[in-house]
Amino acid sequence: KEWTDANVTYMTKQLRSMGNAFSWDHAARSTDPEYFSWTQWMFTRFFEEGIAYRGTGIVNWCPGCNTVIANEQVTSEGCCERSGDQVEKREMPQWMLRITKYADRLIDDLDALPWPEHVKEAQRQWIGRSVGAKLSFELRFERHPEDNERRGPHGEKAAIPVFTTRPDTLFGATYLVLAPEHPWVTLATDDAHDVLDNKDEVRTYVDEARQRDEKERTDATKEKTGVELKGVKAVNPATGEEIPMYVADYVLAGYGTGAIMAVPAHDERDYAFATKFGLLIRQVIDTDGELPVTTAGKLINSGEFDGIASEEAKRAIVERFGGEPTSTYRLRDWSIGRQRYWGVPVPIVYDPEGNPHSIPKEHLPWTLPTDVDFKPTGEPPLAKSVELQERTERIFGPGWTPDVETMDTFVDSSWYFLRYVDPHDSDSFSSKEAQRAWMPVDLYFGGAEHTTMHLLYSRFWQKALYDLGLVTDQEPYTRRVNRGLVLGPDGAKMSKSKGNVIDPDREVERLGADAVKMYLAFMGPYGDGANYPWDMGGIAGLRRFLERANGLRAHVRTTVGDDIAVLLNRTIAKVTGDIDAYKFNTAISALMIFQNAAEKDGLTDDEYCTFLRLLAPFAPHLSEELWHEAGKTASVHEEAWPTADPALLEESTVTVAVQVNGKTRGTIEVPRDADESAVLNAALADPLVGPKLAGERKRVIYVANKVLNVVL
RNA sequence: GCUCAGGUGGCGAAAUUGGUAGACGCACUACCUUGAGGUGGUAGCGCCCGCAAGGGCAUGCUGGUUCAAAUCCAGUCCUGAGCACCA
Repeated sequence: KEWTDANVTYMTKQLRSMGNAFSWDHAARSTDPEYFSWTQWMFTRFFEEGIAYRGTGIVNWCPGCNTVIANEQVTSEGCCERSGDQVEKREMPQWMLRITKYADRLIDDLDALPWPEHVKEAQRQWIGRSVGAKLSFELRFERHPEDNERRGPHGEKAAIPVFTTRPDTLFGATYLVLAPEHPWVTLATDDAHDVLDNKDEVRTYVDEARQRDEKERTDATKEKTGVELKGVKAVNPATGEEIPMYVADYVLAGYGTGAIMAVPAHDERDYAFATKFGLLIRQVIDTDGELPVTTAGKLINSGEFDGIASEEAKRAIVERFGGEPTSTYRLRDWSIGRQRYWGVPVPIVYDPEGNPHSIPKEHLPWTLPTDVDFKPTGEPPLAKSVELQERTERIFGPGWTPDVETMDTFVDSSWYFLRYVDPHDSDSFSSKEAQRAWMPVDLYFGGAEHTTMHLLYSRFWQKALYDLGLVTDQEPYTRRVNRGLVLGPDGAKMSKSKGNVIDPDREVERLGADAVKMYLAFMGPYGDGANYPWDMGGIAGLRRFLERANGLRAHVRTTVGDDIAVLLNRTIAKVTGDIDAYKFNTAISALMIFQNAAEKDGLTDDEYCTFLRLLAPFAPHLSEELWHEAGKTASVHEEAWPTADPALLEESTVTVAVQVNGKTRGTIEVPRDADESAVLNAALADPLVGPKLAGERKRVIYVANKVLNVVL
């Protein structure tokens, strides 16, 4: 905490030195007990609602961090997003948040958000919704035919449910594949059951598959492997055929039902598998192309459904054969338990029978004990705390034990914006009045790396709170802009090892905060992951601009021409519009254009002061100083923003391009809003372009005040 | 492989209800100034031909629509990002 506080203090100082106008009294720190007691309280509410639960499953274990991490924190190479170590799969109990329950809303609510399309698309893909159906395949046992008619507790026959997005290809399903971890495989290979002819072979395959690491297993390019489950068949509900069953690791246990109906004619993976194992390939979608064909089409070899198009056939076949329309998701529940010391303790205690109970509000914050070694070893450090154990028994009674995990730090950051709007409330984490006044966040800047982590988590968190009636909005952020990085002068990402790190403090000291701030605004359009190298010359140019601004007062006159007034008004309009659109680079360029003209033609004292007001947001320090030198007493930053005079926005003459057959041949000056014939006459009379218009004019197009195109 | 974003001078970039491509800044060149070496002034600066006037070419590439295309359409290549045996 001391370390964190020192960093916060340092960064606060840096931000202040840049002249940024933040509301510092609205700050919140997730490490403050006052803050994290609310994090814990929300967790207990989620626990009571079943959103937070202790589940057992396959989790990602990072050997470098010695802790479990969430799916989102694993990179596409299967490495830890923090340490870069290869992640291992382990099966262990974990605290989870039921984010999958919100999958549909997290996707569907994106449509209405004015976010960049690529950010929304990345979230959609991460959630990975597939719309399809569940279909059931009954089993036939060759060793024990009497089992074929045996029914389960609900009168159902033994069957394997599969998920498919292509129920229209059901007639082409010529075998079934189960994942190695599929519960039925586990059942069929245990000692108590005798349904397989090749139990040992299947066991060996399953064991090998489990041992293979994730990366190797999910390599789509490797050759398919698998083993037939001999002695058992599945029945295709459409054809009534008995079809073979396989166990193969190209089917994933964690997706859909962990089992698939294989349609080799219309799925590349099934095709590869069927070819290797010599299985029946039956085409059921009409096509001229070579198999496998995965596109939709008209059905063939499908009995009564022949000739029907895929989309319609999907509905009809699902209905006819007792399927259940359903969606599955790539998204997994969010695993939040961490075997670390640093973090917010999970606010759960266990009674002597081992049942979890949430810690009541009056005992929050549930703080970290101080009597443990916090180096991560793999065992949760809190498990060794005598202090924590004693505290638990003192409050809840003998035999009670504390939960010993801490929460993922992404939990802390999932609701901080709600505290910003009401940082000192002690009755709630954020009052409804404050939320109604401030939420949702109008504009959220952040890094692209948060697209499938923080941004997804905090949207889920907001929706979960919304369902509990605790927040006013379903979405936390209105607009989103992904910021880019400032790169080193060599164009590479700044890093100490490359020696290309620019220290902002030193640049501020060398050239001034205003120059640094303006350079950052001027280097390019802000957002959408645009990265810019730090250009030493570039920032010098901004310094130059500011020095000239410093000397601009010398050009103040009592009488000046009209042109500068028009230019000033256009500048006001341009800067105002650009600020609204976050196009700071072109706003600054407009200021430069005005300054260049003012130095040349002079300007009035009024115009000078208006310019200072326009400059104020970009160069807060210099503009304030010049404002006072100009004899003003109040702060320039409290002045009203200038408004453009519409009467002075447009010059009395305009430059019109003269084109012949669409090619620009010159320009002429004409009065604004002159009519077409006047402009044409002016063009014909012009000594430079006039001769080029000689000949029969087939057509003349005049775009008011812009272009005169003559077709010869 | 799928999805998304993007390709404009030596560089960062402007410009889209289709209407003078390259504003503004950096770098560069020349001259001036100056006690000169990352912070003065003036001018030039997309490419090609030309002393110039002028002309030709030009917004990744190829076609198309149009009086007119960086902008719209089709195809294609390249770069970046995300996902990837997800049924």
